[in-house]
Amino acid sequence: MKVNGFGRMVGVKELPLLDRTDAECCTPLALEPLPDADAHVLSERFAALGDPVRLRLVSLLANAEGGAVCVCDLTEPVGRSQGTVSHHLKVLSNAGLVVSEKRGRNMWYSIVPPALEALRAALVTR
Amino acid sequence: MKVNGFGRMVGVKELPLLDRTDAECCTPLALEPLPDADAHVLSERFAALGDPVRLRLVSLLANAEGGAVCVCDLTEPVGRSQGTVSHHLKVLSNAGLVVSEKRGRNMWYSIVPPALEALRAALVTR
DNA sequence: TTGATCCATCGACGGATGTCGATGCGTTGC
DNA sequence: GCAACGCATCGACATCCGTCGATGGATCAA
Repeated sequence: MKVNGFGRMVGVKELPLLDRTDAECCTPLALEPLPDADAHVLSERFAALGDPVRLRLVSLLANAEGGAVCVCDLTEPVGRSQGTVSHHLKVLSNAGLVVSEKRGRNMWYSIVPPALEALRAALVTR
Repeated sequence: MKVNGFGRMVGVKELPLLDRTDAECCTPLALEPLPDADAHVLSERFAALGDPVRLRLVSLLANAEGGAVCVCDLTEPVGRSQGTVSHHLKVLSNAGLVVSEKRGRNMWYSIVPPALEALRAALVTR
């Protein structure tokens, strides 16, 4: 098992779902018939990216200086209300694609590179 | 509000419509802030993969002998009615992820590897 | 303490989505 | 020609989803 340098899984094993965000999550679609369990995990993550607003949020986080952005700096770029942005961030978070950290009265969000890598791995074709 | 799946507004290089399904579709999410046009194209494709039944269909096609499968051989593996399977295949087709070909009275579906590669390229992290 | 800021959550609403059975059209085989 | 087959499409229905404005708790500044 290999984790690229950004993984935050050093010694953290209490969250089974978090382990599923790692690169070895699921077998590639084209390698063998997709097991039903994998189909649900993968589809939830792809669905999380299946909205233009959430894609822009991921892009903004991925391009952020320092790798993190607070919610207050995300509403204007995507042109949605604060409540809506918060909802989308929750969807991404539930899918394991982003994580959040509280700093003072702000919440800072950042992407989880291994989770995106896991999706890349699933899309490998023969 | 639905943007034609293959429309791109930027006009520096005039590319045939079919090129939109190729690997150069969109800039990686992590390379620069995602343009709005790309966000719609990409989100449509990710959304197409955001359903467990469609993911299984893609996997079945990707693993098929000869690279293609007729609809009649897809309904049983995914456990859905023929009408529902046809609907899902249409979603995948609209997203450019699969193509179909008529042989006799059957329709044979196969994946479009460059389309999956385009999604992989968009997910590259820095 | 008081007021302002940040953000998750709630309630509501309209539109999209997944599903089925039924229908209709083209193709095949008898 | 006629019946069987294969598939797209339709109508209907329940559920999900994206969006907003409002609310309230937590935190910070004055």
